[in-house]
Amino acid sequence: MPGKREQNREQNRQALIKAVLDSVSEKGISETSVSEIIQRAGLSRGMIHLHFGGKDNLLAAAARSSSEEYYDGLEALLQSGGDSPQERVEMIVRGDLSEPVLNRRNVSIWYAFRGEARNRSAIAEYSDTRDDRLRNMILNAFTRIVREAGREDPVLSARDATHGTIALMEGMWTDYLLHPDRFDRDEALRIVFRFLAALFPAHFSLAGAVPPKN
Amino acid sequence: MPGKREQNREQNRQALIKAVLDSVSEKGISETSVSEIIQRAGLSRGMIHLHFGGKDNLLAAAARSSSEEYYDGLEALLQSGGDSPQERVEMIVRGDLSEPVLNRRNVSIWYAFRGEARNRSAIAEYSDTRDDRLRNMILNAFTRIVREAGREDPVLSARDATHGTIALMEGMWTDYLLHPDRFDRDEALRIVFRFLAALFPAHFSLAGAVPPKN
DNA sequence: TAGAAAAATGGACAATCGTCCATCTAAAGG
DNA sequence: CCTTTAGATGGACGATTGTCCATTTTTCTA
Repeated sequence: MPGKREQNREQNRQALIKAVLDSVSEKGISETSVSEIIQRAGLSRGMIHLHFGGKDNLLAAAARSSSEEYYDGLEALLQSGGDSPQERVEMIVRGDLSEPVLNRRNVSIWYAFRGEARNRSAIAEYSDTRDDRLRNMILNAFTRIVREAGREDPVLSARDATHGTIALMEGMWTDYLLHPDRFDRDEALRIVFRFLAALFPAHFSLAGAVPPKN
Repeated sequence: MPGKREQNREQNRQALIKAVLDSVSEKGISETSVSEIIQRAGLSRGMIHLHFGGKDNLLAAAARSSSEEYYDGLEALLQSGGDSPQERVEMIVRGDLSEPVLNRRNVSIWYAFRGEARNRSAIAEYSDTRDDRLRNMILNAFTRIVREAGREDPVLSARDATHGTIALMEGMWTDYLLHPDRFDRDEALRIVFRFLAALFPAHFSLAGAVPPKN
């Protein structure tokens, strides 16, 4: 077991990362200064240089942390889910649009980092990993769905279905970013599933995806 | 006609805005300083304060300018297009994903501003306008399409179709942002139209949207 | 063309930025 | 308990930030 030294060390590292994510979500990247970070973390000025070697590295670590949190949650969800490919797709979509994942804080953080990713290679790197993991999960499911559909000429290749589904979810995130107030989670879910139902009518039923209207 | 005074004045204002957009696309918002801007514009330091009253206002003006350019292009495209609603949707989609609109520079700028929009109200404002204009254009078209479909129980309401289509396009932009190298414009178009064809088979044919495969 | 007005200049300014290190504190090992 | 060593502190530092204005230059008007 780790001694108190190591324990404190890790605790402070995490406190710095959390402080960055809090600040980025509330004030944006441009206002996330060293002073802001250490004030939120309640630590001393030198800690950033000590633990991360500089502010940029800390930002990159925070971006990675946020990304990993997202994926760990999604994969945990998949563990508990059914085995059929349509169930897996459904769980991913539901998970991706669920409140613990898609919320103001996460959306703010995600888009703030993306906006700067182009120019901060350290941040940009994690982005690909994230993307590939999600893409593979969905691609595996759609590959089975397309195969089961068993037509000679499928409406859509598994690759295209994956690409489109991810784009659809990404677009919903953007919608949330731009209109957090009027965003309707059920509506977003309904739309994604209607699109999927139109593409694969045998696999995605509308009834399962849409709450009764009354 | 405007005198040389007014002419120079407007010319310098535009030079500043262009300098901001260039810098944002190349270096990101965080590196777009006053020094960087005036150096690119080849103007003196005081110009920003003189013409815009401060850096923040200039950034907001640049964001608005970029947004207006996007919409003007899209609406010009619509003027020249056919009258049928499916043609209008098709033109919007094609326009939104065309090289003059969806390119590295614009994507960089767009996402950079979005990442900071949450915390800069001046920038956030233009975002709603932009969105509403596009949404209404598409909604009008889908309303006619749904009506023409003439079923009692349409697969999708015009509102949902609009929401989904916009999300799909937004998602393609995100895809371009994250993978500018491997992004395939034709593939993106194909996917959007296959989704639309699945939803409204009578209105969107695959043949029209997909270049021959060989 | 002389005077008035507007536009443009570029440096001064305080404030803030991120980095780094001399110093102090506290846990670990003998 | 004493020594060692890693961790933590907070201020000093030069660089850079955005703002603002006294001054100069250019255009317009009378």
